Amino acid sequence: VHDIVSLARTRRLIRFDRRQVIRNEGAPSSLFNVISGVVKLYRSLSDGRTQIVGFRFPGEFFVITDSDGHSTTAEALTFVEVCKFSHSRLKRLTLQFSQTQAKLLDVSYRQLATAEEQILLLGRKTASEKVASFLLFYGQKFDPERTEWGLQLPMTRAEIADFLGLTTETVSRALTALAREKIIAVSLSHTIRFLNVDLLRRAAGS
Amino acid sequence: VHDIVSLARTRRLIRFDRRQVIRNEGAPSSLFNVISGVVKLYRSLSDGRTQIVGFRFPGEFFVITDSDGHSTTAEALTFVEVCKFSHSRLKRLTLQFSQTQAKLLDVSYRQLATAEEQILLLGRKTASEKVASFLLFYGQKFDPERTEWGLQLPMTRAEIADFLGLTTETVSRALTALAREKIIAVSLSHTIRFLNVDLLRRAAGS
DNA sequence: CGTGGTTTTGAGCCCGTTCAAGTATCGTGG
DNA sequence: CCACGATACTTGAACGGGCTCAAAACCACG
Repeated sequence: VHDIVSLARTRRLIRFDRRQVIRNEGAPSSLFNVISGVVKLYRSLSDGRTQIVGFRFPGEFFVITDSDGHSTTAEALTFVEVCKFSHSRLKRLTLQFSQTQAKLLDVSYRQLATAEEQILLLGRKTASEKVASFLLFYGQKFDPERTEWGLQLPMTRAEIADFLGLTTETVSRALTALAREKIIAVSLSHTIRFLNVDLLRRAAGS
Repeated sequence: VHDIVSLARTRRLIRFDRRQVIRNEGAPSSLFNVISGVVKLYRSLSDGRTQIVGFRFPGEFFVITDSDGHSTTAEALTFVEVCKFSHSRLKRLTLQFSQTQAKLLDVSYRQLATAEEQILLLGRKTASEKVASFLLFYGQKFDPERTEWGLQLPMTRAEIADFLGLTTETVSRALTALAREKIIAVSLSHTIRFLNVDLLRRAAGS
């Protein structure tokens, strides 16, 4: 997808502050490419229960369909820059660059695979396995060397809980348990360092 | 996707009996189209815990990648006929029929949306809401008129449980509870009739 | 009619939630 | 730069939904 990414860089960026909802004004559905920052995608039940269905990191894609009948909402987790491709513009692009569509298909299959991994996690893992899996998943998004130094979590405990199908309290307890076992170290609540990746993998069940 | 479906019909079908695993001999990854029967897709943890990540009904597609490092397995739920498109053949097809790729992309976005709905269900719904949601989901796959008569579930209670992240006992209890409230009627364990769709929707939380 | 697998039902337990209080952290204005 | 309030995080105690274990009922095959 390098061609579409490089194209995205040349286009005008849309910026969002933390907690701003990324809406899809007008167009029936649009494809977004994250340039910088982190986006959370979530769905909710009518009584307010919320489930985060995925995060999107720089370089990744997400689709927003504007049918506001209980579909997915996108919200900026940090300050975010995205590039928007409306359905019509995307159509024009794919006619120009024949490779693009194949690459988008590939991206979407990979997203399907991570969604399936999330389904396995939610359906069959225990609370501590979920938290350990989340840390590994998040750590994987960055260079392995930065992992040694400690990585910054841009999301709150409540958001981690909404991602893992738990409560904030349970997430907090699981993290302190991992810290007590010297598997991770937590500083200032949002900086986490992996002390023993093998044990963390063990704890994740995988 | 009608062009590829109609093409599939003209090709040689591969048949599987119930409980047979649909493997991907040789090719690195293949696209399958279900012609008849129902397929279950599942992932497992090393200790045997299993989660069904989706069902595929006639006309629907699924991808199998042959990297046997904890990826998705496909298994026939009933007698099944599928048509297989290897990666190479698919490439040739998309060059011939330019529309095909766009349609596959559309299919995959829809699958992503149902995967997200499943994530919401697993993360945030109660056991009875899960079971009610499952019945509605399954009923939707067939003509509304057949729903009135009673629909046949091709899967066991254990498989429903593995789909909903529950145990067989809990699924059984939720079904008898729904039957006690006259929302559904169960005959011979596998035939289910909807007596009150509105109440069933209410019970699903949605 | 017996046998094996599936489903139902019951009783007790445990993991994760709920409710509640206390502590840390951050942003803001004095 | 510090004091303050608001938000986020942690910790504890008790509850309960769904699990586990166990047994009975049901059904599909020979």
